Amino acid sequence: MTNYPTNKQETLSLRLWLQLMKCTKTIEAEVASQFRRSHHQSLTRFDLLSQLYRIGDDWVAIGEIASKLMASGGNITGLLDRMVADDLIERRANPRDRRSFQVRTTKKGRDTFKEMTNDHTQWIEDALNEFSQKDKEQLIKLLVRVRRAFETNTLI
Amino acid sequence: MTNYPTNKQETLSLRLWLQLMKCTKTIEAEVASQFRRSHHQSLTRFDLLSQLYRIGDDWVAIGEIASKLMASGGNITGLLDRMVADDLIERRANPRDRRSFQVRTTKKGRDTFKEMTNDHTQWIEDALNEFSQKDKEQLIKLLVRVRRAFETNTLI
DNA sequence: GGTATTTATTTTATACATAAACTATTTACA
DNA sequence: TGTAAATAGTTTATGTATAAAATAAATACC
Repeated sequence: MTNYPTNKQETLSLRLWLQLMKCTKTIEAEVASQFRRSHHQSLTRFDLLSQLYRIGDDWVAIGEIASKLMASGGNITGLLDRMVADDLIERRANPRDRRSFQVRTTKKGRDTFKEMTNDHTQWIEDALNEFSQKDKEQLIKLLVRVRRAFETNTLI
Repeated sequence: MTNYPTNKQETLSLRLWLQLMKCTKTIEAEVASQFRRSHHQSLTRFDLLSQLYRIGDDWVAIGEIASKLMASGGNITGLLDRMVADDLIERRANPRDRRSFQVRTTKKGRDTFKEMTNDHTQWIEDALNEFSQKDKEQLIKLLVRVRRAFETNTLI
C-alpha cells in the first residue's frame, strides 16, 4: 500500500480552483454590469476593441481576431455583425485574398474604447489599491504559474 | 500638482486582473470542453448539480438555486427545462406556496454528477499537484482578499 | 492545367446569459 | 375585508457561446 496523497491536499487544489473562479466571476460580473450601464457595451466587445487597439487600430483578418479572443468562428461572425451595425468597426474584403475579410475600428469605436478603458482602469485601481506592490506581484507570479501548469498538463 | 500614482502601480493592478481572468478562462475552457466531450454536459449544469448535492439532493426552490448560481431568473427557467428533459432533475410545485416551484436531482442526475465530480477532481489535482500546500494556501488567501476588496469597494 | 487539400469565413442548430415586461400568488396593512 | 405591495417564476427579445456542416477561394502537387 503506497502513501496516498492526503485528503487535505486534494481539497486544497479544488478549493483553490473554486476560489479562483469565484474571484474572477465576481469581478467580471461587476465590470460587465458597469459596462452595460455606462456604455451599453459588453465585456466581449471591450475585449475585441482592446485587441484591435493593441494591433494599432489597423485592418486585421477576422480569423486573427477569433484566435486572439479564444472564440469560435461562428461566434465572431455575429459579434462583428452587431458591432458593424453599431458603427464601432468597419469590415472589408481582403484585397489580396478573396476568402478573407478584415475589420478595423471606426472613430466611434476608438472613442468608445477610450472611454471604456478609462473607466475600467479606474474601477480596477480603486478596488485593488489596498494591495501592496509586493502582494500584486506575487499574486501575478502565482497565477501565471497556475496557468502554465494547467496548459502544459492538459495539452499532453 | 499632487503626487500622482505612478504608472507602474496602475499597470500592476490591471495586469493582475488580466492574469486572473486569463488564468480562470484557460482552466474553465479546458474543464468545460472535457465535460462536453466526456459527459455531454456543460459547466453550468455541473455547477447546478453541485449546488443540489450540497443541499443534500432534496427539493429546493428555484429562486434559491438562481441566487446560489448568481444567475438571472430567465436563465434558470430554460436551464432547468433542458435538464428536466434530459432526466437529470425533476420539478414539482411547492405544496405550500403556489407561486413557487422546486427541483431535485433524479437518480440519473446524481450518478452523472458523481462521475463528473470524480473526473473534475482528478483534472484539477493533476494540474495543480506541482504546487506546495503553502503556495496553494497563500494563493487562496490572496484570492479571497481580492474578492472581498472588490465586493466591498463596488457595492458602496 | 486539373484535381485534392487546406484555409477563411459563414450558416445552422442549439445552449446559455441578461434585462425587462408579464402572470400569478401571497403578504401587509389601512 | 379589500387593496397595495412584495415575491416567485415565466416569457420575450436579444446577445454571446459552441460544434458541425457548408461555401468559396487559394494552394499544392501530379
